[in-house]
Amino acid sequence: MAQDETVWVDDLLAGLDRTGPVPLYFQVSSTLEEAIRSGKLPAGARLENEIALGQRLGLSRPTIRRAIQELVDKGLLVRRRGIGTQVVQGGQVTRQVELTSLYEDLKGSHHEPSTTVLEHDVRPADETTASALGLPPGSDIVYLRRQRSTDKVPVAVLVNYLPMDFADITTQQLEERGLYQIMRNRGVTIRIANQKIGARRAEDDEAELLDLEPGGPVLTMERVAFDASGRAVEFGHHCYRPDMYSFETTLVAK
Amino acid sequence: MAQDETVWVDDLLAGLDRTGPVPLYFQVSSTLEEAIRSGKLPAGARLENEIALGQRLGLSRPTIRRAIQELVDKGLLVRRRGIGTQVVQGGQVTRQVELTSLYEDLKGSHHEPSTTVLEHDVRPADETTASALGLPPGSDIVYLRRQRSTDKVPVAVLVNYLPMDFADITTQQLEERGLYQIMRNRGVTIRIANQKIGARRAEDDEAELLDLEPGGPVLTMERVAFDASGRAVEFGHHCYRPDMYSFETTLVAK
DNA sequence: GAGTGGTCTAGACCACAAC
DNA sequence: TTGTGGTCTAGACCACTCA
Repeated sequence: MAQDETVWVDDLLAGLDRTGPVPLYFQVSSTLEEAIRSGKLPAGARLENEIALGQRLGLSRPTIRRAIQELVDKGLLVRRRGIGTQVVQGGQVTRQVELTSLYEDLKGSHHEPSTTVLEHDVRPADETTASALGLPPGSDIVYLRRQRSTDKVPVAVLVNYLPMDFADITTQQLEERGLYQIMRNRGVTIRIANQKIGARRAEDDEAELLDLEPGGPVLTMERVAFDASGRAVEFGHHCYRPDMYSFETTLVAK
Repeated sequence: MAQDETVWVDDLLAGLDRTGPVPLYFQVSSTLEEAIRSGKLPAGARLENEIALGQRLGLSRPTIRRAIQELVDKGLLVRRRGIGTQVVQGGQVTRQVELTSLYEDLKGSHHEPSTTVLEHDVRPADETTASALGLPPGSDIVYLRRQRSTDKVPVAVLVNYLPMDFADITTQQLEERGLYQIMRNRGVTIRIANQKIGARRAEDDEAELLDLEPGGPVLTMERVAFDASGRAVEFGHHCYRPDMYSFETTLVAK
């Protein structure tokens, strides 16, 4: 077991790049993460202590600590004072709920997502929407209603409200990419999002769009997203076919 | 605006306690958090830069950085290189989904939670449960089914499976406290949990217990929780009345 | 007592944004 | 050019766990 650790630590040492733009702590943490997910570092394996690890890699202790902390936050490692650092037990290596769109989620899981734009226009915001986006009531906003499918099976009905900066997004763009990717290409990066997940009965048109029995259950998500400057750039409320989609999270106590 | 900052920064300086067990970065971050949530630091307000803040408080830059980072992770502050640190815009100061039980959630929101234990026995684990808890198939486990209400309105039906360490928990204890609190009192602290949130139709007995129409929608959560050593200490699948409960999260891009 | 992680310091250089 | 946060170093002392 100690053997395994030594092996990949040497790999890691060989792979460190001090000239490139990638932070050292990130190089260490991502190599470690790969080793854990691949099983090279099995569940329960103990890491060397932080000082020794640092010396072996030619890094300072704070840098090593930061790398380890990243993985603790992801729920892959557990640290205990006086004991050491261990790989978490069990098969509980789920990926975090990322700040990505459904489109990227589906694409990442080897499915072929497709989008049908149902509605796409400019209209005055109602009170809820204006408040969520931090705009004066009645301001114009971009309204968007899409049906998202994977492998030709409908998964979700997505309703979004966007500030007028995005009025020139075309319907074609929306059918080819995820909303967040379109935004990123325009220099807008989502930084913070508040989500609320719930359930309710499907409306009649939703049931039809999702190929569900009328009044059947749907999973719902409401989200307000903010860019780096803290400006609200998206408000949406979506509903999902519960047999096709669910939300997975890893929580780590602080 | 610069006035406000100066004022509370001085308060903070006065309040720092270097003798006690509370880390300095935590004292700083929690004071800052209080100032933001109370509105003393309004949305959009810019903080002093990290060096100046450190000098004024008599702290090193890494300590200040750590304090600020805590609030960035909570979605209360936004940092931009070359620009500075600002309080996030809008009213989006939701609290994180904490690693707490429903009981504590409800109690924290000024309601009076109550619990009815419906079933409580020891039985062999089925395959799914044994695998989730990392036990050999057929091992004995503690089975638990509870109805949770708030202000006498039913909110959830909770089904839990626990390792045999917890076989001596009494039904009375379960009706008086949350499960996590009982575990904590026995020296077991939840450190990591994997959750999956979804929706489905209510079963007939669930509909009755939750006072719902038969076949109506319920919000579901499945969770496996691990203690500090990485051992699985709880597996559960719960269902919630969607008009009484939902899950709120703040996501922060890394 | 020996070993571990938890905290803290006092510097340094860099990349990026704004003027 | 100036100011900001992002990264990194090389130490230090402490609290906790275990033998």
